[in-house]
Amino acid sequence: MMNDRDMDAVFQALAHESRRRMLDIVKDEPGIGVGALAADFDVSRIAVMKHLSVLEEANLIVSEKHGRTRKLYFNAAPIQMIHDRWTSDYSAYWAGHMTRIKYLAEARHETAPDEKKQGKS
Amino acid sequence: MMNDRDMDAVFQALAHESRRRMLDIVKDEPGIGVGALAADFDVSRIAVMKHLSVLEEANLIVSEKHGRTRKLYFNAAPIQMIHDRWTSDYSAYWAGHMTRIKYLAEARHETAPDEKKQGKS
DNA sequence: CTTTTATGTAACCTACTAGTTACATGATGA
DNA sequence: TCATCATGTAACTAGTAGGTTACATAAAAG
Repeated sequence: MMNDRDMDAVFQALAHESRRRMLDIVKDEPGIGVGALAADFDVSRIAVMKHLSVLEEANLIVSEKHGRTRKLYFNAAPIQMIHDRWTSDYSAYWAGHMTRIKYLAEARHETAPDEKKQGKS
Repeated sequence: MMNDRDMDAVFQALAHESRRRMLDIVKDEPGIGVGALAADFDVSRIAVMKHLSVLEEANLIVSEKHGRTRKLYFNAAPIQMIHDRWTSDYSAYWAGHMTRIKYLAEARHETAPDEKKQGKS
């Protein structure tokens, strides 16, 4: 239902703090216009519109023209999908393997936790 | 525990299909070396190393030198954190509001679902 | 010691991102 | 109609991402 290209777009969109903040604002004020949204940011209205394009590309925001204003709405579907994929594919499995690895992340030890494969090249 | 800058790094890292694939491979073959990993990709070993830098920057991969090889390990902690944040902050709230909005995403209607605020600027 | 192998660093190129200013369009209100 | 206001488009710039080739280092094997 969600291919890799779509996932790229969603992660890409979420990778910038300002865009996450836009999502929060649109979520809190559904139907907000472009200009009103832009007023909350330091950058120009055009910059905000470009961010909006990225978010619409990722389908995280949908909009509809209403007179001379464009109303913005948040769409949680893509996040739900990634959330679901993480829950099923990633988190469940990975969480089980975390304890074996996490000490490495916290303070790089010298002893390898596992010597398995490593051939192949 | 995870600030916005860290989140940027994780989303940025996950935004590219090749890096997600690297994560999958390292997850399946813990302790794999850089060269062995690079052999699974079309691009050069140096390109793969740069991707690895991004993943280590995001703390999604940790590594340790072992002789002349560097062993790579997957670290699920950042994903767990985002997963938790989504579960608590985002998904729970957003999921409740999805039904009101989703028809807009599926087939742009002409009627606004909500006329609320929209003032502010 | 010399050669090979695994990894790392440097310098460079191209494409894309994120921002800008200036101008265009199109609906509203007087 | 005409001025105004909200939004959209065009063209440009600076910086970063993602890729390359060439060279450097350091451990293992002979």
